[in-house]
Amino acid sequence: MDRVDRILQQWARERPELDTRSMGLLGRMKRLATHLGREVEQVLQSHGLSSSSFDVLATLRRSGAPYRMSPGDLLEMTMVSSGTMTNRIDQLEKSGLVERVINPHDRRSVLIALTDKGLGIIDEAVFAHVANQKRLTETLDDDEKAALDALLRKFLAAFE
Amino acid sequence: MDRVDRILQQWARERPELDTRSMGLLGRMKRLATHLGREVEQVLQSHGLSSSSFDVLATLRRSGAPYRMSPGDLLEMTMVSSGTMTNRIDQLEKSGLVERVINPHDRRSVLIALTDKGLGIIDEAVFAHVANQKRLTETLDDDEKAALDALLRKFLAAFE
DNA sequence: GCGATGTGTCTTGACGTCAAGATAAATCGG
DNA sequence: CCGATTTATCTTGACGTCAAGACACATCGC
Repeated sequence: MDRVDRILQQWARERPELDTRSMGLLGRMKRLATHLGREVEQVLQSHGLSSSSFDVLATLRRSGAPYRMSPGDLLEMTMVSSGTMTNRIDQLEKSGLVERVINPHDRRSVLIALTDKGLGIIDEAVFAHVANQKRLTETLDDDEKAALDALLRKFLAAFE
Repeated sequence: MDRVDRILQQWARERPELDTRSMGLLGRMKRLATHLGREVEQVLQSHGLSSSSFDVLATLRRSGAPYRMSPGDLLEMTMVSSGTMTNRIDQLEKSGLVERVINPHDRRSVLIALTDKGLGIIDEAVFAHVANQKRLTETLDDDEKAALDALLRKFLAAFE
């Protein structure tokens, strides 16, 4: 009997004709995602990053040397709008973690390049981040993690 | 091989020592929550609501007649800060869906009351909302939904 | 070549959110 | 009773986000 169960119970009393069978599942997913996001944010904050800026730096880092991508490619990886991406890049550029360099092959566009400072910070932050992710999933044993991952994979496939 | 798998693959190439076993699970959860949130938002928008305002109205509605709660109680149900709740109430009050009435038992506080208009809107919106939730979970069969719900319940219990 | 169309990026304006602190009223201790 | 403390709500300021559109350059068709 968790908080979500109590919500379903209230609906059953007030609007008994509602088919709330999916509501519990989606409600738990939303609450869990909120909790997890806040936990993740806290660890990144101790490295001077938000999960927004972390996403951009991590995307550049894992693309491999020379750690350069166009804003458009970054956009595609991160599920945000173009305006949001401009904001994120502006902020990272001000902090000296990335820089805009001209794209020799297409003068309409720029390339976002990780600086040495940015590379150092993301390499430290991602190490702490994966340790934190491991901690956050500790309540599930290996079989449960595998089962959950498989279900989420199937569910997610419906949207991407 | 979905988008999350590709991310893990990149990390394995660039930073093979990283233990990314939890990263896939949490990444899928985050992406899924984002997709689901956007889908939910679209349906609510067609009733003139955001998921923020829907949350408040739904919380009042399922509390039962006379559909009144203090801002503090609403806060507790919705995982947001007090400033956010004030904003939401302000906006709903401007739209005439709730009103602030004095609390006869505690003059420090107010009660947020659903108006007739608010009651009508939330009753329609929640009906469309549950139908939408049902649609969004259609890719999973009943057993899968039950298994996923059980795993999410256990996972969520670690945080609330 | 060159005008029309397409593409990549940035700007603008409106929201939603949080943290921290301000304000007002109830309650507690003596 | 009355000052001190606690509690409930709201205010402020800073961010992050999106949708829609502006702008600059590339490319296509003639």
